[in-house]
Amino acid sequence: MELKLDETRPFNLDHTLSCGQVFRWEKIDRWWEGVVEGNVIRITQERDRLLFRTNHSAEDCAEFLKNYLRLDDDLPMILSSIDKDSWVNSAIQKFHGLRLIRQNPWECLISYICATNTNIPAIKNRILELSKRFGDEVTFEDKVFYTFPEPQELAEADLDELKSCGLGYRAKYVLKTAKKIKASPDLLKAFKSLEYEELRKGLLSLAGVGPKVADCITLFAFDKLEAFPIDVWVRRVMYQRYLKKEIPQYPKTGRAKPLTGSEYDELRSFAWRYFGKYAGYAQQYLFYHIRIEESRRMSG
DNA sequence: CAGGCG
DNA sequence: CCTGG
Repeated sequence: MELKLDETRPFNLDHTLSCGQVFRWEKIDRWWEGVVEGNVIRITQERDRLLFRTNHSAEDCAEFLKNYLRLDDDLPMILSSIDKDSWVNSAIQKFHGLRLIRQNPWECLISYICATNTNIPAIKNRILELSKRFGDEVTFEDKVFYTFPEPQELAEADLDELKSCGLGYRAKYVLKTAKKIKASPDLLKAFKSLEYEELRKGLLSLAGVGPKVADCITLFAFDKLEAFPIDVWVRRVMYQRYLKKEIPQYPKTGRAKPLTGSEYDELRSFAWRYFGKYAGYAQQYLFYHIRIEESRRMSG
C-alpha cells in the first residue's frame, strides 16, 4: 500500500524515526518496522511516496499514519517561524522533513519514565523487554513482534519482573504509575482537554515524572507544540548557542551542576520568547542536530 | 559515565 | 540510585 505525500508537505521518514522521539522503530534494509497501537507496520519512503505493509487494514493504516506522522502539520510555516538564526537554520536544512510524532499517551508516559538518566540503546532494550514480557505476541510476515503492554498488565506486574527488564530503580515508578492509570482509566483521556500548564501539572503528579519527562509527554503525546523539553543536550545547545555562556559548574571538579527547577524554567521561557509557539519543533531539530554533531565528533 | 527523579 | 553500552 502507499500513501502519497503532498509536495507542499515535506516529510522525511528517516529523520522522523531516527531523531530520538520514539523507541520502538527499527530499520532493516530500507524498511522501518514497528508496532503501534497493537499493529505491526513496515514502512519505507520513496521520494514523495510512503510505502507500507501492515497486518491490519491498509485504509485504516493510511489514515493512522497521516495522524501519527503529523502530516497535517503545516511544516513549512512552522519551520519558517522557528528559523531564527544560522544554527537552527542549519538543523532545518540538514533534517528537512523531520516531523514530530503523535504518540500514544500511555506508551509515551511509560517509555519516558524508563528513559531517565540513561541512553537510547538502553531505553530501546527496556521497552522491548517490557513488551516481550507483558505485551501480546503478533506475528507478521513470519516475524514475531510484541505489542506494548496495557496499563493493567504492568499494574499487576511483579516489581522484580519489571526490574528484570532492565528498569532498575525506575521499576517502582512504572509500577506505581501503572497502578494509578489502571485505577483511573480515563485519566489520560481527561488530560487531553487540558491546556499545557495544567496538563504538565497533572503529569508531574505521576511517579517518575519530572519536568523533562512531563514536557516530552505533553509534546509527543498531547499536541503541545509549545512544550520545550530540556535534557542535558538541549541545555548544552542553549548555553553554547544562545546564552553564550558556560553551563553552571562546580569550581573544583569543573563538572556541570545538575539542572535545577528554576534554571529549567528560565531556559524554557527563553525558548518561548525566542522560538515562539512552535518551540517544541525547534527543540527536536536542535536536539537531533547536536546529537548527530556529537556522535560525529566521537567517531572522529 | 549516561537523554533525571524523589 | 539501577543498569548496560
